[in-house]
Amino acid sequence: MARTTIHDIAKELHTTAATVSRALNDHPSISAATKETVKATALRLNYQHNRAASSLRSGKTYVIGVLIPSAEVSFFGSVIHGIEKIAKSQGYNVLLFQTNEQYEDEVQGVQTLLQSNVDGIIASISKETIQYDHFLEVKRRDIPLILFDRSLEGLDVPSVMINDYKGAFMATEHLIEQGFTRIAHISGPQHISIFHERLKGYVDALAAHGMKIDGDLIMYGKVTIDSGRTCAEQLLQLPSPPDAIFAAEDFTALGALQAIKESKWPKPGQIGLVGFANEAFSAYITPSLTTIDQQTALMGEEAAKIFMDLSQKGKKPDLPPQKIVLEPLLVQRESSIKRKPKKKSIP
Amino acid sequence: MARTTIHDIAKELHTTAATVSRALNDHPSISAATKETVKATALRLNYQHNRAASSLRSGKTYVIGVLIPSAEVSFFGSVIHGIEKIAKSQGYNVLLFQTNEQYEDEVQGVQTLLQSNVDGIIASISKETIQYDHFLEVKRRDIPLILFDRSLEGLDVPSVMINDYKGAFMATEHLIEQGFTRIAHISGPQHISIFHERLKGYVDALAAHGMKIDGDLIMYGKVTIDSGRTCAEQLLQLPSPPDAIFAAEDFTALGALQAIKESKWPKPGQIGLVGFANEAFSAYITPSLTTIDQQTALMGEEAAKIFMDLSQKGKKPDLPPQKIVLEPLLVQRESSIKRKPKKKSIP
DNA sequence: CTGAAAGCGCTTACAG
DNA sequence: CTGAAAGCGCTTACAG
Repeated sequence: MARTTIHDIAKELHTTAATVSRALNDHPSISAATKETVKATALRLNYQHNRAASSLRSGKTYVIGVLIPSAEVSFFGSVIHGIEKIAKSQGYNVLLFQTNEQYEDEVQGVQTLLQSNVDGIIASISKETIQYDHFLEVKRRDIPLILFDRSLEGLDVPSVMINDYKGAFMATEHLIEQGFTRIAHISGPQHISIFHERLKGYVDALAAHGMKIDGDLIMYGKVTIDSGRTCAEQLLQLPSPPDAIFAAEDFTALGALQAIKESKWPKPGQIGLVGFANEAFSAYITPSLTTIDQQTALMGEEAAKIFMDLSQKGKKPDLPPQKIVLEPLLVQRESSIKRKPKKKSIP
Repeated sequence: MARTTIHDIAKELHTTAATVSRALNDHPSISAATKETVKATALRLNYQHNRAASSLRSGKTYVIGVLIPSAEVSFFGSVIHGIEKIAKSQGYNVLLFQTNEQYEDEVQGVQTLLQSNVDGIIASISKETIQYDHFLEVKRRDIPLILFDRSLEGLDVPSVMINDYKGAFMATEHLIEQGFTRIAHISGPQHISIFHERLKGYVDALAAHGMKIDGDLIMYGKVTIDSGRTCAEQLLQLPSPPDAIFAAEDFTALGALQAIKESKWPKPGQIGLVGFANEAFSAYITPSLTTIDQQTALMGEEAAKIFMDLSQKGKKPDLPPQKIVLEPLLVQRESSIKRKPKKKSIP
């Protein structure tokens, strides 16, 4: 019933716990023969390494704390997936803490993870968070801290972001290449940097292709289905309406699609539409939505890899924190296909 | 730099670590005055409780191991959300391990969680798993094990499931109440119990309403979009086609919807459609899909609550393991609306 | 290549 | 109500 310890193994082999410990950890100064018998005996006695004891002594827990707003949001589920995958491959485990997008919970989360002696923390800050005092204790303890997707001004730590500017540029350019000539953009609140970046990408793509920027074609929405619908309705009622819409985000695009479907003109297929995020529904709506994929699982993997780097190097000469910027991916579907105008019988 | 320990606090207050430990843990035999000064000093010295040390001594880690196929699947993300929420409220944390639906990984996961001395394990077994030897060690160590969604024949442990039979019954009854009279069912592989249960619910609902069961109207699909499409195509080509379809799962329903849209008759809206699972896309397709919600977050919460019960009671007189069966929820949307036939001008 | 010994930071019966 | 002491199961400098 009682758990087997290294002492039990030592007793069995008439040796000491020190030797058993070294053998199990493949310490270089232990003979191959000893290692073999020790490991065989460990297996026979159904020995399980006790991590609590090990980490109390060594100071390492092989646990990465992951602090996210909510595991229920598919974006974060995907990132966790990537983190855990890499972590596991290096002998680490993932301890999860959800902040529910609340500052108070985030503060408590950092505390909890520190009490658990995590070897590092990978976090995406809550929407409420505007100051970072709670993260300073993490830095003070020299525990690697890596942020993903959402960063915090002033907190100088490694991070993994997606290139929003480029994603928007690609989305817009794709519509241009499809042959659309009046491309509108439904953006989001400009104080949120990702939406500002996406707007810039849109503007620059138009400019790069010698197209005029028309203020009438740029709407500022609220990142919801309803807002996307309202913005699109207004766009369609312009004296000179757009022939394509790039929405800053998939739910906005979905709303825009609803507006298009409800309008007399254009019909879906006569107006190009691109979203951003590659949400779970994007592939299945009608028409399926062309969008920008954010490589969410890869984001987690990269964050975990930065952690591995940091914890292996230990205290390297203070390099500036690594900032990884992931390439967005254009996912081409039906909503951005430009229908060739039917040949009119012109003599 | 070095972390504050209870010894530091003790030295500061000219008392002992034992007293400090007791004070911090609100031990009943410590005076209120002592508790107060100890806690104040702990705060002042920025003391952080060291869980590794605590659990090495006490045997409790306040960690629940969660073993799931993949955090990337939204169903599991939701369940984790529910588990972590309850866990946190009781001072527990969640250690995550993904099995990637593979037996080998699941075995390794159980090992890892045991090495981490988790106080309990909440798991959904991988699709590959057909035997449960790896879980026996968990039982042998008297660590609470709770399964959710997917159970394993013969492993007699507490579990949280959803009432698939009832969900299917509700879905079918809903179509009947809408006025549909020839209701087809696209099921899944019958060796998977959830699909078998859903088929039974369908059959019994028809019977309960005095409707005939027509073998032609029951298809056995493969739980994919394509399979749903193919099955629906065949149903629509019957000499006497159905006027409604209950699909055993949302992706199947989505495929069926595609088939309906591509057929000349019926148009969407002329044929009722209900799915099962309330996937992320279900609300956003056209028409929006009526479906059965599985209360995923609640499933996690209930599993966590069972754990709390088990770990508080300790070794109660051996009651049979608790089996919770959650009520499915009908989510009524557009796809099941029965259009009133337009009044023909009959003299 | 192996052993003896100390100690990581707590908790907890035992005494008083 | 508080203290002295042992010990949870490991790891690791130090010695040989």
